[in-house]
Amino acid sequence: MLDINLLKTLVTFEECQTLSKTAESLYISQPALTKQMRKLESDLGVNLFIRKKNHIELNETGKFAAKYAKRILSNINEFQNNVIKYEQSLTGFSVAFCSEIPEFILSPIIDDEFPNYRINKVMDDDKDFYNLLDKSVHQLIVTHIKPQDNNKYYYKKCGHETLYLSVPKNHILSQRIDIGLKELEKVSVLTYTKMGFWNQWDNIKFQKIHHLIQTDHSTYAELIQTTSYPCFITSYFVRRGIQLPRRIDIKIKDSEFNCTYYLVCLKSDKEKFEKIFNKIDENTVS
Amino acid sequence: MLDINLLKTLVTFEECQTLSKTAESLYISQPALTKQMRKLESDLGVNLFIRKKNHIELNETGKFAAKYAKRILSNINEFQNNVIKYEQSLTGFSVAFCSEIPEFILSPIIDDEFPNYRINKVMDDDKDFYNLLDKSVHQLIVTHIKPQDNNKYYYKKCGHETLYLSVPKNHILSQRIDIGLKELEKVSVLTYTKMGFWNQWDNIKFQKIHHLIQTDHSTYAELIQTTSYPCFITSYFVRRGIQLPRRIDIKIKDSEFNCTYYLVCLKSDKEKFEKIFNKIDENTVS
DNA sequence: TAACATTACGTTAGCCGTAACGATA
DNA sequence: TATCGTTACGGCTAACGTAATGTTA
Repeated sequence: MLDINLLKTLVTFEECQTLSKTAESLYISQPALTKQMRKLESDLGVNLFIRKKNHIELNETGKFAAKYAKRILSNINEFQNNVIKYEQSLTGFSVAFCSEIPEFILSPIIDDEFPNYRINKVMDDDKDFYNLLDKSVHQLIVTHIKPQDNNKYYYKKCGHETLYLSVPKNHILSQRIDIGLKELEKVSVLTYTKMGFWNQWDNIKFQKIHHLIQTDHSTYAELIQTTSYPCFITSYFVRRGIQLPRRIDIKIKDSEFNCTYYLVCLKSDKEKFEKIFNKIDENTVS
Repeated sequence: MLDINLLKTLVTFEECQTLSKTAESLYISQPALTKQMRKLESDLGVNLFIRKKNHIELNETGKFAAKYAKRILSNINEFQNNVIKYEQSLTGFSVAFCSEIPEFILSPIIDDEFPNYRINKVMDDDKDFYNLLDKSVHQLIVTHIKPQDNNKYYYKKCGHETLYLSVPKNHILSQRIDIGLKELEKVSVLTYTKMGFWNQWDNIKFQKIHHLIQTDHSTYAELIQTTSYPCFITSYFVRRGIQLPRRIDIKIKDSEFNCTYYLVCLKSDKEKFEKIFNKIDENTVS
């Protein structure tokens, strides 16, 4: 059976052009290389080189074989990686959430169904979630972006959520029932960074707000208590009557902040995750 | 670098189910196998087997790897075959002709353009020519069937030819200028076997002729001289005024026997054969 | 006890490196 | 004469086979 090392050597030779440079690059001696290349030729039953007394170069067949060998090597590399990936997929998987509440609600459901699995959880903006799903970085995503390709993905609605603005009772906006984001232009708002997709930095209306950015959660919480700056809160808390002390919640009218959540996996993983899909419905996260 | 032999062993084990049968199949000892499989696992960094005291079987990852390995092995096999094919394609190629006259006329043109090549020439019915072109059995074909897929093939008209029936001057049909094949039902005709596609055995009108089949050319030629059976001849001879002695040529009207020839190669070989295509036109064979 | 996998150990084939040689620019 | 490829040869690693051991149906 053909020795893959010889293919590797052939590919390296194509890059290095001379045996001595190839030998240096592969950390072996020139005589070893001479013999490797002769062996490859005899194994394949084909001449690959044009040999002169102190010069050697690939002939047409050699060039063809070198390019082809490169593909073969990358196939073998893929094989190794995919076997490892497959093995890991049997004992664990990765889930990405687009915001806090879906993570808070769905996380224990997933844990319950896969008690012996290593489950990696990530909370992030969901712009790239489908890409990351395709690349097997995550096997399960919770996103507010509806899947486009029904042949590729399996999904189910798993809830909805609306953004509210929380203002002190004596704030100028406190009489309002709802508000458009446009009206918040230049208004100072305490904005916590770890809000997943809610932080829509590419939304111009959102950009025009004067964000007082908070990266530390305890600082953020304290500022909400001690200042009268508005902050964001979602329907999850409103629906449960959980209000920040001395504050009123005003619904944000813009549709971008009134979203439906989808639990999505690749169709090929449908059976694997079916028990999770069976446990949820469109009101699970709400 | 991963040893391909170990993949071969893995695939064989999947087929044989036990190490002892695998060992027998591969002509090596069981202990060697045990070690090979352990090495494969350590090379990949993954467990592939469920081991009990006197039993071993593939786990999920092992099954996945075995199927994947099969593909890798066939890739490597293809690699070897294709390198050899490529090498051969550099020093020679194979041409198939659908009948005698195209071979007679085009053959020297091809020889002239590729003086240092091994050129294999075949004359045959052209039913399968496109298939044989796809499979690289031939690199160039001359056929009367126009190529369908213009993205795949490169071609040029290279001539046309019509079939005639040659009858003695005193024959009952000798006053006719042309004739339909239907009228030859049950007529006895001397038919030489090596006429390429002209022998249309799947054509019912052709089948109904009473063929006096001739496999040997000199016998065929003698019978034409000494008997008054009609025989077939083509426009090539008629056009040149070459007549069989004491015979008259009658044109066959059916369109199946009035054909255009095409010289065809794969589009990927276009450059290689371009000089031949430049030497011919639609009247070269006629 | 027959069939199977594994462990232990001595043997050997094959590949590598060092050294020496030959050709070229 | 410096660089490059090839040949010759001795040493070592890695994989094999034989023999022995342990387990199960």
